[in-house]
Amino acid sequence: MQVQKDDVRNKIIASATEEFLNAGYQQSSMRSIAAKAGITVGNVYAYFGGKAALFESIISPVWESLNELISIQVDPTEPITLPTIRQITDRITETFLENRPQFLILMNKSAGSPYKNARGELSSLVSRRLYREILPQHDPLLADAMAGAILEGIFTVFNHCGADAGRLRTLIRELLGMLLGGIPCKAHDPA
Amino acid sequence: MQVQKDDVRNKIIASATEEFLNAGYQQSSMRSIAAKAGITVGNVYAYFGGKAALFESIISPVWESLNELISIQVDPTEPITLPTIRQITDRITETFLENRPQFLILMNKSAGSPYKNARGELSSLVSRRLYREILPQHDPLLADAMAGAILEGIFTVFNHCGADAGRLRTLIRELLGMLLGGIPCKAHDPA
Amino acid sequence: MQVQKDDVRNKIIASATEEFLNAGYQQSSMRSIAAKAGITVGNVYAYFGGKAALFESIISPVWESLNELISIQVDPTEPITLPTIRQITDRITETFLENRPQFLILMNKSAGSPYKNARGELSSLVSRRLYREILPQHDPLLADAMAGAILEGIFTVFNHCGADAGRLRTLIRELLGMLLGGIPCKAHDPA
Amino acid sequence: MQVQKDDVRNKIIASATEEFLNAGYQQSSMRSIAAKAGITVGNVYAYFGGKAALFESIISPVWESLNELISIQVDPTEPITLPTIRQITDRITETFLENRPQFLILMNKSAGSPYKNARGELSSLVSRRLYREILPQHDPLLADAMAGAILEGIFTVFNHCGADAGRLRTLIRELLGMLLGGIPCKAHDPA
DNA sequence: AATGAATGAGCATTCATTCAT
DNA sequence: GATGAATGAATGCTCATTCAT
Repeated sequence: MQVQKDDVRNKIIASATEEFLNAGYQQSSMRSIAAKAGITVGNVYAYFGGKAALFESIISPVWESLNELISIQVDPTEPITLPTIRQITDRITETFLENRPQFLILMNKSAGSPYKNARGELSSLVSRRLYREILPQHDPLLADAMAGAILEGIFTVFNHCGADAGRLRTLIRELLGMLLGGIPCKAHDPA
Repeated sequence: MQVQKDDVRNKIIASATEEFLNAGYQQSSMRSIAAKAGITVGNVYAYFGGKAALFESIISPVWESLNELISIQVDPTEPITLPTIRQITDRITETFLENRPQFLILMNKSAGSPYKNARGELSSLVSRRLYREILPQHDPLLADAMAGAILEGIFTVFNHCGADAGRLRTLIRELLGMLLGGIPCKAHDPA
Repeated sequence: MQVQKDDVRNKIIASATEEFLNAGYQQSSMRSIAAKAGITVGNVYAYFGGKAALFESIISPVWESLNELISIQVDPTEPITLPTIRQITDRITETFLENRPQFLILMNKSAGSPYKNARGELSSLVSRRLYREILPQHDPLLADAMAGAILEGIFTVFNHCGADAGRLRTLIRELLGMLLGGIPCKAHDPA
Repeated sequence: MQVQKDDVRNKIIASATEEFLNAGYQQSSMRSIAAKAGITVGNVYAYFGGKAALFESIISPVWESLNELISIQVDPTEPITLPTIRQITDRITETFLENRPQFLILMNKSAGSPYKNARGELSSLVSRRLYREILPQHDPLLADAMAGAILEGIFTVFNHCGADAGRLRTLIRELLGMLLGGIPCKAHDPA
């Protein structure tokens, strides 16, 4: 006993992150997280209050970071000099680069968890921005669809791009150029 | 007998479809599927081998239909007169219109089932096509990202657009115009 | 399988009643109830929704019966021709004779269950009656103490008196004669 | 060292007494006892062998005191000049006044502990005394019932009467006057 | 063909207790 | 003497699946 406390904590976090990323929140079991970490179930509960709390410990930094983005309220009377889509996606990209697996779990594997709506909220944000800045004359559902498309495109790069942050940023830039290039709108600067 | 049997079979299928669409594969329970169908659990197993087989029975027609799309191997020496992206998305749209709930289940609610990779495979198909026809000079991962974006955009429309097929087709057309509009490629016809 | 459903149900009820009576609600385990009944845990849940529901199934008849007693509201302006203490204890006695183990569980072994206050409520009823009819000039706490004493005395007889209902009724009568005999009150008829 | 040790010991005792009184033996947890005492779980085990031993440390003084009462064997040939019921209840009252929480724990919160039968044994003592002195011509079970009633009445006063020892003694006296007043026996002095 | 009782392995969680430090 | 990390068995409960009828 009496292994370094941080060591065990880190082993649990690592094991749980792996499990959540592979299987998703719902399908991950505390038993197998504990086993993979090389400790007993009870001990996981000594470090984290439970499955939800363990998930939150892993996910909350990313969530906080994204929440700042989501909670920025746009003043509807202001001109559209506020963060553009590209600024939002840049911020998302940086958040991902700082917490890769956590970000992917939050966006793709949080079904059944208290964070299950995270992706939807982020998508709503992008959709509202798109609608105000780019597509006001269109069906709002089109903005939703564009927002979903943009996020999915980005997340696909996130999922499959390796450790090379430069390549990743380039890909995201190219991707957005394509995705937003077809939007007939003066507000968009393809440069 | 045969008539009776089909009746029961259809009731199970209807009940399970509803359940899978609402709760997803993993969270659906055989008990409540049977209850909703008005028959007993054991009898569901008499008609379908189990949860996975029941899911397959519901999903396979859509899956087969999409598989035709997927299994078409593009001869690399042929000119690019093969189905273009727009043809693929049209086909996807028609498949959806013919089998709405099944399609949505397959694409959005199959986590944990044997079909969990269906969406990924469809995305791969679109990606390969995009790569050959439109983006050969780019990073293949960019094609993956574009494919993911296109599918997510389409599925968002599928998910939220009501019964009006005309509006749906219009939205999909507009969406693709935007998504593909930024692609610097002679193959794309933005009209 | 396919034993008589009622047979199994009865075996569970018998096993649970024995367990609750021996160990109390809190200390009884669904596992051991199932084992004692000769079936598996899961099957107990097929018959009863859970531990609390199983307990309720056993206890509710007695509880309903006592509740009628408890819920009778005394009109404060009426003369005290309403059920006297002796009428209440008679009713309690009859309820016990109809459901012996259930009654004892409800009164002595319900700690931790949804019925944990049953004895207290019954005691309150007796106390209020005592206060109105017999002891209005005394400290209300004295009425509480008398009520507790009377009930405990009765329950002691219930606990240790065998199957002879005649002896039991005689004992209760004698007991009440003693317990209420010292009360200096015209309302009491020791005959 | 010794001073320090007693300090810690006392803190544990105080914390555990509070916990046992609030939650009962079974529902009290070593973790929260240790936490409330401001020390670690392991250290509780250094001072007390375990939950049962800790409970015993708290309860044994009261228990010893009551045991003296219980262990006095009545010589059947002696005349009944031995402690009368009233003497016993006086002794019980004094024991309670000297160790209020411990007494209440022993009598009302010891379910599941090694002392779970304490109340029953005390009740037996009172019953035997009652039988010899007052009720020899009756059913012994009647003496048991009277003993239970007397104790419950007293304990109800103990539980709900505040810090005023005078009021408490008065209430107990009045209560016993009532409870024993109906006993047709020369040994009883209703004054 | 149909029933639904029964199984048994699984789940998240709790907690008295131990023991290396 | 003191720590608190670690254990492991227990708890209530769920559910896909089986099979005697």
